[in-house]
Amino acid sequence: MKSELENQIAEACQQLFGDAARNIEIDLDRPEEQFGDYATNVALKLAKNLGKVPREIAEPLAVKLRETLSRQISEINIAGPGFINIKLKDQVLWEMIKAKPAKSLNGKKIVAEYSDPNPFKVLHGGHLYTSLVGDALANLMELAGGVVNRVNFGGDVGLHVGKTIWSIVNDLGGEHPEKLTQIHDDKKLDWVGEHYVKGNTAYEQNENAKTEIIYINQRIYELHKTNDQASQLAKIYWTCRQWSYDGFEQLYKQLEMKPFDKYYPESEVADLGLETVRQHIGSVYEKSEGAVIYRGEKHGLFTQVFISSEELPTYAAKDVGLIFKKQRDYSPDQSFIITDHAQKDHLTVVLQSIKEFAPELAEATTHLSHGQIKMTGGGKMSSRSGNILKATDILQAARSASVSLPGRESPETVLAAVRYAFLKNRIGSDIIYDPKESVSLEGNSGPYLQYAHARACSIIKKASVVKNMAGKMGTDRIMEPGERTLALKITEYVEVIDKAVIELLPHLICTYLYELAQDFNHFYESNRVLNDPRQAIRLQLVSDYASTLSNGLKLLGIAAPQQM
RNA sequence: GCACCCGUAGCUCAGCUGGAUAGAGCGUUGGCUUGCGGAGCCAAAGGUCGUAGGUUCAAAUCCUAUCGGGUGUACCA
Repeated sequence: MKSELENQIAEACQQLFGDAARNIEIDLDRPEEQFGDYATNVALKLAKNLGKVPREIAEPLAVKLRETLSRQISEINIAGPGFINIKLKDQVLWEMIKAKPAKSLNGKKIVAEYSDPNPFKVLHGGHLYTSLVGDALANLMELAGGVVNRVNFGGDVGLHVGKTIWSIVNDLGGEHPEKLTQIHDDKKLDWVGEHYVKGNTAYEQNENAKTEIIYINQRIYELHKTNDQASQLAKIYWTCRQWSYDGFEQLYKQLEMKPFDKYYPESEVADLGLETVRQHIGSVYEKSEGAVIYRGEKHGLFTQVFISSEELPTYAAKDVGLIFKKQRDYSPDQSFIITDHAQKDHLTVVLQSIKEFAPELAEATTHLSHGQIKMTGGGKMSSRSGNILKATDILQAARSASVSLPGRESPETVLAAVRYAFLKNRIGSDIIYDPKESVSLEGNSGPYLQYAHARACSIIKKASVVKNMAGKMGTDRIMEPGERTLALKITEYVEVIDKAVIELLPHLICTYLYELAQDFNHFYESNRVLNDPRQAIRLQLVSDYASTLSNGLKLLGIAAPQQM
């Protein structure tokens, strides 16, 4: 409906003002309720081209629109400096409520890579954020008709693994995999994570340790090459690796994320990356000080090492391998990599280098970056120093906060609190995580939305129990002001979703759903539904509202229970 | 040093393809008569939109400079 109106307005402008209005874009937006349902500022925009006062343009335009849009529109006014405010007929609102979001990505093959935790390291708050944002973005693209493959990338080889394994071997008093059985199930992940921190400290402070770690790192690459499952070191490696992957799976399950279609361990893309980079030494990459590098300076970036002087691929070469591997596996129309903002420059360099020999692939790959999770009171998170906020800590904080409210500790509510807290901010800036506040169940929160849904469902349920309560709506279905406000807000849903898809901004949905729930709560206070003469219309609205809210929440990965 | 991101109420954030009195939540203060779930609703107080210029009929929004914070910047990911 919105774009239909926009087109009609554009046409009217051209008819009235000719070429001056040819390239003008019509933006209908949702003004404050006092002004109307939609508003446009075309008259203000055209004023300059036409050398007229905005109102001189708005007036004939309004007259024209009253004719051409007589079916849809009940009122058109000019207000303020020259805004044209439009009020729709109630029947049109009822039609709009039934509209579905656009299939703007219909049939497009899309790969979404996100979460990307590293085995042998802790899965921290940043990974949790990436996971939830990625899940929501993938849902959005799927809703718009995209064929989305969700993939997950992680470093199961590389120096960080060397550090962890080195420390583990030290702790076990040598390469004694049999001693791993002493580690309790609940402790495994933390134990491995702690060894990364210890290994890293040793690497930085102790030359001997550093040498040993570099050697272990090489042995681990070797172990992949020879498919060694049997040596003592291999047993330690594969066991701990599996612990990590099991831990990831368990967490994703808890988060109720849609399952990943594929995991790409670095070990599976390292060779492809190495090979690809080597093929373009001389033309794209170059040798320098024993390493293979790409000079990003020519594009205002920086030099990045792709292959180290130990002949091992760095994460840059692995990313090259990954990008090509995803291409081979899925040949997507569009490939998204969703990570922390800290990866931005690195990926820009990687993509810039690929652009030189595979421009289409580089063009089809988009990096979406988000901010970081920080604790209140500052303090930087670093998995190297061990000063980190683990994903499980956040979930645990959410759980304990909600347990303090009797009878409200359901997993659905806790998850809603966390997911919503992470998604409601615009992607891009950092999130300040306050365990207490972010998990609070009041105000602009996931549980507030769930509650606002459950209340509506409760009304619907009561109405369905008593058969004769349905009543009739009457054919005109004219709404009272309180009803109309809610109806109008419901019609905004498809517009918000469409915008969120185009701009890839899930928080727009959060903002909208919160406003929608507020409008419903407001409606609820002053409009009796059951046993009211207007029951039929109101019940219809409540039901449309509930399904709209539920659909929106599900997109965000938040359950919409009928009762809480 | 260079590059990128951020700076809106006490706190956490919307608003940023320029437009009508800058909006929420938390917190504070004061209300909500037996009614569909009070995890709710209403109201009040609280803002030189970091600062200074510029473009414009119109700037939180665009441009420039500047200050403050963050991230990245050759062999970690």
